[in-house]
Amino acid sequence: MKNLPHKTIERLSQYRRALLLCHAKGMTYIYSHEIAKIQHITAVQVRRDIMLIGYTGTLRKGYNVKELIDLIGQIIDSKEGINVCIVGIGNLGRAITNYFSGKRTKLSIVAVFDVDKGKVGKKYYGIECFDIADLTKVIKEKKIEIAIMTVPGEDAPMISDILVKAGIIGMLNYTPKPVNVPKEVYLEEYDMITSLEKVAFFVKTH
Amino acid sequence: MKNLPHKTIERLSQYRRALLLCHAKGMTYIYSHEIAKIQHITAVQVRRDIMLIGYTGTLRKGYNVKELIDLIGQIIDSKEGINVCIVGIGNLGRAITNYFSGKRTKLSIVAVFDVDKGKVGKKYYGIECFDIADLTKVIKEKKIEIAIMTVPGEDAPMISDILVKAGIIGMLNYTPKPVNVPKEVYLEEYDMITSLEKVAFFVKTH
DNA sequence: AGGAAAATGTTAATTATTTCACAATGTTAA
DNA sequence: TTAACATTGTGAAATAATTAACATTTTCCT
Ligand SMILES: NC(=O)c1ccc[n+]([C@@H]2O[C@H](COP(=O)([O-])OP(=O)(O)OC[C@H]3O[C@@H](n4cnc5c(N)ncnc54)[C@H](O)[C@@H]3O)[C@@H](O)[C@H]2O)c1
Ligand SMILES: NC(=O)c1ccc[n+]([C@@H]2O[C@H](COP(=O)([O-])OP(=O)(O)OC[C@H]3O[C@@H](n4cnc5c(N)ncnc54)[C@H](O)[C@@H]3O)[C@@H](O)[C@H]2O)c1
Repeated sequence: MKNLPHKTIERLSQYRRALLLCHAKGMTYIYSHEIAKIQHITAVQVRRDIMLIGYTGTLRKGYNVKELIDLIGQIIDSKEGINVCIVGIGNLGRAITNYFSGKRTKLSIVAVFDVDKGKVGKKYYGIECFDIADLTKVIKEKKIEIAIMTVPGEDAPMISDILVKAGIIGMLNYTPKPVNVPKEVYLEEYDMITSLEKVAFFVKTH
Repeated sequence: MKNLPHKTIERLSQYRRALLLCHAKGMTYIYSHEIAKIQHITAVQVRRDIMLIGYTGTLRKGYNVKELIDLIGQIIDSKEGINVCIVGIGNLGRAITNYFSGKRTKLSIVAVFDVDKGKVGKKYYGIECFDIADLTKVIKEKKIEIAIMTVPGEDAPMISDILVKAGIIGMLNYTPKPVNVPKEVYLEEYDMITSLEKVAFFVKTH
């Protein structure tokens, strides 16, 4: 069970998001091809992923929405919950903080950091903004394990080093500057320009 | 050449971003292992990608930075340039607009749209904000081919349909609501929660 | 001049991921 | 009751992506 494919993990997260919406709408069962339609993938892929996590649907009725949501939670959430921080509360940092606020109970943003004295002490979507100078202290106090970097690119490597020293074990880097972390730290980087250039490329080639 | 792997296209975009920084710093040559280090991948992977686009480096000197930048441009940029719009100029829309402004010459954001009358008519990072009611008209007038959606999730399907009808051929959906487009339209969706949950999962399993 | 070192380019092997194909089985309707 | 149908679950095949292995070439050192 530990060696679920990376792609499967990503899709499980997406399935859950879709399932939560279905659940809110009062659906109790869902077919693999319905999930597939929402995610723009094939029904076989959905069934394979669900098979991999050991869940079994009902023939001709499909999957129980609530049960599947809970099982995905057992697989991808950590039991105790994980504390997350945002570093750099500009446009992007605020978009993310707002997007997360009150969403996942197992992943909570518990602090945001900024260098701007005008922002320090204020609250953003209910989360207190701390001085970047107190990064290490606050990370330790609040037991923060994952950091999301949304500072200007030129500051990213320096901040990344501080985060690693402070004991972060996972990092999501949204700055355009790739950073280096020791191999114990799980790093994910994402760049919208890459996505857009990919769209542009495949648009060209039909 | 047309059938470059999807992953290679993504990496080429990233290589170019890194190479542009190197070029700005005055580097004229770069080794595959140096590019690899920046992107956290292997040198073989870099050489393979470069081989696929038909470029050849110099033994013991590596790749000519400028030439490689230009060649990647020839591969992934469209010759004429592509016009892009942002729909929904909230925190995320502004972050993206700012990030793109003045970056790529071949992909230009030429309009942003919003429903908020207080925003319509204003300029954001030099780009005029139009009324969402004029979406179709402006898309046609400005020959916009790609749209980036950053509206609230519940409006995404409706806006997506309008965009498709208006003639968009590529779409980047950042709302949490998956949308359906005809197969002629190239769609890319991205969700930060998925990325964060992936980080959280792999952090757990070392 | 000759050998060691360091780099590229590429075929082949390996690994990861997706898809095919179909058995099994519950459901519906005649 | 039975046949047609729709759906899940999964082994096997196919496809996609990465990595290993190494021949080749240039540079540098002695
Ligand atoms: N990955 C992507 O797709 C993507 C998209 C948009 C923006 N970005 C990047 O994300 C980052 C943030 O973008 P934005 O639009 O929010 O920019 P912004 O300027 O609005 O916000 C940056 C924030 O970081 C703060 N800051 C600056 N230096 C700091 C430091 N040393 N420590 C802590 N805080 C500091 C600033 O005070 C500001 O609040 C930029 O690097 C931008 O290039 C990435
Ligand atoms: N994919 C991700 O990772 C990610 C991350 C953060 C936010 N989001 C999503 O991105 C979207 C925007 O986030 P945000 O923080 O910028 O929100 P926001 O509320 O700051 O901005 C939304 C903007 O859209 C405008 N708008 C509303 N309805 C509209 C309509 N019908 N037509 C045109 N414009 C309209 C609003 O006036 C506002 O300016 C939300 O759906 C949010 O959930 C996604």
